[in-house]
Amino acid sequence: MNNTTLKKISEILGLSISTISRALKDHPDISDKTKQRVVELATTLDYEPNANAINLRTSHSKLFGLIVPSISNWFYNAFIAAVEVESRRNGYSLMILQSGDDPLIEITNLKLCRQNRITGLFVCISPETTNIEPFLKLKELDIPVIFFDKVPDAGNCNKVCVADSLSATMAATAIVNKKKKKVLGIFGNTNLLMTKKRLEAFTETINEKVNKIQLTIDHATSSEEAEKVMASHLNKKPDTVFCMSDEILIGVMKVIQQKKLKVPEDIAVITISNGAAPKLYYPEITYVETSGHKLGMLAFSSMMACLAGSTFIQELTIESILVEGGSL
Amino acid sequence: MNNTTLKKISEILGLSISTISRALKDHPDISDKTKQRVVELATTLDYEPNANAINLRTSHSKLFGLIVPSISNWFYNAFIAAVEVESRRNGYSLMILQSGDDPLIEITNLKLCRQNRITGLFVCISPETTNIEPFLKLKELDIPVIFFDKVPDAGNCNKVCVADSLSATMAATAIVNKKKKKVLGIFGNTNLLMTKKRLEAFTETINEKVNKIQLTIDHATSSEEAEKVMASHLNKKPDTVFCMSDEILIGVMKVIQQKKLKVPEDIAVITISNGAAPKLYYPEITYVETSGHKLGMLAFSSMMACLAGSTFIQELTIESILVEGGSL
DNA sequence: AAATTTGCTGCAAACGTTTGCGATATTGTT
DNA sequence: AACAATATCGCAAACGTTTGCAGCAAATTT
Repeated sequence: MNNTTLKKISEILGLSISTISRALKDHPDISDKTKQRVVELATTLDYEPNANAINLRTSHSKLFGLIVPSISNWFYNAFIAAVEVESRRNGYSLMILQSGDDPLIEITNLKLCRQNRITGLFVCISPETTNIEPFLKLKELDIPVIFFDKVPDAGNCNKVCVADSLSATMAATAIVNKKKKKVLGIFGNTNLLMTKKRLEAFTETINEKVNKIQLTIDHATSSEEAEKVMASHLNKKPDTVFCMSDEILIGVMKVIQQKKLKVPEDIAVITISNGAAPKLYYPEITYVETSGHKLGMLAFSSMMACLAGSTFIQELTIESILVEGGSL
Repeated sequence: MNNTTLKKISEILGLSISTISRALKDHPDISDKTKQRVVELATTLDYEPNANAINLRTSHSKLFGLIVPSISNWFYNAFIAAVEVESRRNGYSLMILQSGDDPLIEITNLKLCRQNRITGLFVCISPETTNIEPFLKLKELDIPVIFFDKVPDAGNCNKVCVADSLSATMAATAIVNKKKKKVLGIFGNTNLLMTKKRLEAFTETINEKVNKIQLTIDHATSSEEAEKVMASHLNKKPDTVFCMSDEILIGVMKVIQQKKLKVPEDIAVITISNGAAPKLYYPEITYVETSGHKLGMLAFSSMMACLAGSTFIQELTIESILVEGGSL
């Protein structure tokens, strides 16, 4: 156990602990000569400040918490990657916890965050989470909470989201512009606010066209289900299929491959995605980008704003862009 | 700032701090009546023990570090997910850091881990990392280090890996059994030990057949490159393509889709994978499974063994299985 | 020469716990 | 009734820092 402490250095050098502490952080009170001696010995002894002691003394931990349903997901992945990089760049560490969409584990994770005295929390709640009191309680302790992606309905909290309505509208507009006539839209879990918003905006945009478009809506909560749903609608010969998410896209594309349908001649495809899945196919799938990376950056800057003292509650969204593949 | 401490509780109850501390952890010295009073007040005051103070006092942090090139990767994802769940289940937290394959960031991350006085480290080094001294130094401090996936050559450290040679052999054997004649094998970065092992085992198995199989080998370090490589070899009409990894598979499959080749009639496909990518296609791709999840579980149990006092240095591998899709 | 400033360093308390040991009161034993 | 054994609790030190304040010598000003 090599652990070097300020005390050990001070004893060797015949100086006081406080002098060592100050020398190491370039305090003006300490002479250059002393600083040099201290720094030198500290490096040869591999001194590493004890974060626990610092946190305890200063009562701020330079640690962010992040709670997410699952890290095995393209979108959350990009989000986490962005937050992780920015955190490190700003001198913070990140504690990542998975809830597995289980409200109980969510609470356990939250407790862990509190015990570690995090300075801020990023959280994406599970669909089953109804009581967000425990999260709001953090705010009372002056610990900023940034909800992302799946956010609660309540108004008194900071949220960053993708522009659900807008991105669905953009996809619908793209379909309209291509003069498609028979559209199949497959959406996700109807309990999710995200699904409701996307569904509403999508149907509205499609239906407001003068030359009526024939629109069929169905739902799937997994790629396997999407596969079945897609297969069941093929006899109606849709000329376009819209997928609300990567999961659905993957199911849909399996059917398309299976039936050897040509994209976009036999059937056009458009989706909303973070960008990875559409690039798996040929032709690449046209998609409305909802970037996990951008959302992560936004969440982080929102966090920093809170820490800088902004008490302004805001609900932010990232803009979407249409990325053209060859599938529409 | 609501923060309840043992001291606050002790003052309210007119007891000493140590009594509160002991009562809260069900110490036999404390009477049931007192315990009850303490626990009651603690819960109503939302008492959360300060992890920093505990770590400082006990000098063990219940915190694992995990350093990985990137979390945006199916395999590492599954690995991390497994370790994260197991950690929480055993009362540990996990600090996840990305190195971006940059040895400098790797060192920064390592320093962060040391400063946070982690109890153990899981690390997958970047291909450019030559000096593993800093990692081994942790071991001298009695902090177990488990190298996973991309591990150093040095012998004096704990490693958990996928069975590179075996999985490549299994894939090759599957190809041989199907009596394929013209095989294209696409492999990754030649600097990686993983690539060398897989390449060697694969070619050996293919070549030891009596009825000679015509084998072509090429390399690609990204899916884009794999796409080009695959396209450049099509004129030789291989009947089978073997992909060393998901990245390569994705590039290969794009070409196959583009050229409208039928799988497996026109060309058979087999890959080594964690399992997610092969399921994206129809027919699903036959693959030799190298499970990130299993590796994570193995790494974790190896870590727990080290913490339990095992000084036995071991180099473990997980077994692979062949998962049949319809592509071979 | 006395008074003031400046430059450098040390003292000691505090952050919130844990824990060995000693103190007191209660009970049981001879 | 004296003594031993138990049950219950408090004291105080320690973990490794940070930081306000005080101390003291040397340099500078009156």
